[in-house]
Amino acid sequence: MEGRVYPSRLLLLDWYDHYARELPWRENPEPWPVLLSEFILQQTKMEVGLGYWKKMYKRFPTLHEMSISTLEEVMLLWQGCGYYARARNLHKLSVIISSRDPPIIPSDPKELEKLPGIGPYTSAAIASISFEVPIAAVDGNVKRIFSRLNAIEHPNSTDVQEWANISLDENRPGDWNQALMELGAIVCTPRAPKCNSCPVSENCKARFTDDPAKYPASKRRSSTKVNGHALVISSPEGIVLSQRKGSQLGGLWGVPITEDPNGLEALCIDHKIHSPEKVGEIHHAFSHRDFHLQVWKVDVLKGGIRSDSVPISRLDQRILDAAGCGES
DNA sequence: GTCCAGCACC
DNA sequence: GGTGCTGGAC
Repeated sequence: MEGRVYPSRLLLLDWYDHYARELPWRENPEPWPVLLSEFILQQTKMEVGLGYWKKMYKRFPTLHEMSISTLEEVMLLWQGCGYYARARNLHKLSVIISSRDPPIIPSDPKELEKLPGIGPYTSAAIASISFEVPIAAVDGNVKRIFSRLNAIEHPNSTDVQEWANISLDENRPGDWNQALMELGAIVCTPRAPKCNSCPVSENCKARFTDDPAKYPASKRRSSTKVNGHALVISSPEGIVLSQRKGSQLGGLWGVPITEDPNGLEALCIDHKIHSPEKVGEIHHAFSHRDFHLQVWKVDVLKGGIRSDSVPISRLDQRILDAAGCGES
């Protein structure tokens, strides 16, 4: 990595000591609260994730507490946070660890990586933050910072990993990893980097280009449009919900949906109702699918369940809101 | 309204 | 290499 630009350890750690956000698991980085935070923050920004961390940690102050809880309860606390495989893996992990003797979270990155939901990034993050293991944790922030410091639009992951390994401060590996990520989260942000308040902008190559934000080049994902219908069947007892199967929103509960624009009639026949009233439209984008759903509602005399008794996704929450049934 | 970021797993 | 979900930035 001859000729590459590295962030100054002195400057970045000093900045981190001064400006890092105060987070509950940072005061005393015990393995369980740190692991919990890493699972939540895998695909969720801090402002949102912190709320989830607080209620999860309150309910599950130890890994053991989660292991003796049900997946259903974990899902209920996780609802709305997205990427529900994380919750399933977290619960599974807690059961695996508590069955061990001794029932403790391993400090060895290789051992951590064998656990469900823990990949190279999360393994390195937990090992360095909780156990001071000198290993570089490479996430999207680190990749972006590397890309900008060196003005490389398409960094390959091998180079980023090597750069992170070399730059790692082995005396404070946990703080170093967090300092890089913190910088990426609050200064070297994806859209509008705040170069003027960046502690390591002195020798940043992107800073002196027309548009620092163009590093790294973003990749687009194509998405397919899906036009369909959602059916809210409401009775005094509750809403008709069923547990979704398959990978998409699997395990969560939701209202009947068809992805066929002409499928409303079949949906009604399936559920033995007729003459639903159109109450709204929902636009909801998943990673590669753009849902446009007409929301229909019909009142029946009995059946259904209370929507606050089972975990549901944002999509279904918004469908229920559109139908005026969303006060859960 | 539209774009975009994000890590593990298949 | 494609897929999972959401909220916030624009």
